[in-house]
Amino acid sequence: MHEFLWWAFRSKQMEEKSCMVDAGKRRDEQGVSQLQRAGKCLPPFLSKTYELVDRSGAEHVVSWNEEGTAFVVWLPEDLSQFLLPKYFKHCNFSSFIRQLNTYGFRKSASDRWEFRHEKFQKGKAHLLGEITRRKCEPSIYPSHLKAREKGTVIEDSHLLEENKILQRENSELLLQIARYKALQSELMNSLPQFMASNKKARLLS
Amino acid sequence: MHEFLWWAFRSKQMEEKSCMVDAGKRRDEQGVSQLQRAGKCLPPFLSKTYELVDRSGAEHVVSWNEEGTAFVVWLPEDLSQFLLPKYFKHCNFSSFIRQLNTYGFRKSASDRWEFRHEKFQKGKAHLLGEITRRKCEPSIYPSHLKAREKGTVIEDSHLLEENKILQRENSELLLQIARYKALQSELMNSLPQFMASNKKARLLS
DNA sequence: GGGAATATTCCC
DNA sequence: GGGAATATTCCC
Repeated sequence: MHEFLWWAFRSKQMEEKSCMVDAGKRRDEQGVSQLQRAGKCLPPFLSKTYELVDRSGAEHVVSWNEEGTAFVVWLPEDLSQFLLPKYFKHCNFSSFIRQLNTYGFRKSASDRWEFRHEKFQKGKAHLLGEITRRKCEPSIYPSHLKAREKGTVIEDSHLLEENKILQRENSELLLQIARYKALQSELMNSLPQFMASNKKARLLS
Repeated sequence: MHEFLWWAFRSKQMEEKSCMVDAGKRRDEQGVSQLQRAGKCLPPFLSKTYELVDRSGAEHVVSWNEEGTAFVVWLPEDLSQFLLPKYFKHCNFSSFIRQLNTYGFRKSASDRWEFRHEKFQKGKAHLLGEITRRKCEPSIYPSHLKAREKGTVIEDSHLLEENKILQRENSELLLQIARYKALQSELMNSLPQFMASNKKARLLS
């Protein structure tokens, strides 16, 4: 469905140079890209979402809340259909929410689509850089390992697979430890040096 | 740029119901989706790429090679601009190639854009299901595990034992890391304090 | 809400 | 070619 939309547009776009295209281009350049350029390497999702909320030109669809501490999607349908595709490669409200969650936004009201993130506030675009995307942390106990504990029989291949995963995790952990050790010894080495130079300074004074 | 295209189209699409749209929809339904429906849960990339090669209707842009054992992109520019966006959410030749590589396709000629995969051949769409997407394999494959796989049969109990050991090792390593982290932050916290007291000592002396 | 697979981009 | 980050989809 969405592929079709994208395709249909492209077909159309290629056989006619409409003025809409230029209008669109201008909008894009002074809109989304502006923040992007200013904000070093802000993830596109953040700059685009800020744009979307701050100047979609459709406050009846999405806007800041009264305090400017969160934003509210008043008309999810319209957001999906008209606004999302302006900024993203889809028109699904659920995909938008998935991204919000990935970046740590929370639904902050039960009776409306209000989303909040400490670093996402009206007039404070400079805070956006402090929003971090959640990584998929290496889980210590993968879900499929848990299953085994319930007592069912697992074949060799499964165990072998688990073994591999554990080995990988092990290597990764060892690497982390090595890094910590290096950092540690660096610190410990520089400390006496630092103290010595300090002592010297005192003696000289 | 691409976001803009997508957006511009959507804006346009919403204010006019062109017959192109319906044509596009029909094409999409009998094209891409057909294979998809037939082939259980074939990754979209494979069904779409097969479609693209097999019936893009632009053989001067992309087609099977003579034997039907590979496909050739004759006009990368045109593929990117006109065909890719029909099937995917982008118009980048490089993104297309990235996906081909992910699925194990190889460039099979040095003088033209010919790509090949054993299970991707003219008239053999039923083989597509055997193409697997490459996962990010662990680069370090423990040698002792390798040896055992090819060699003698090992019982569950062995693997289970090893698993337990690895799990224990893992926990131990995690604990070590936690200790390092604590020590680290302790050091980092006490450093400025230490400096301050040193300065004070100097002032008093 | 979020895990995980797939897709797209960016970069070496 | 492919690693890795981000985006989109699918599913629990």
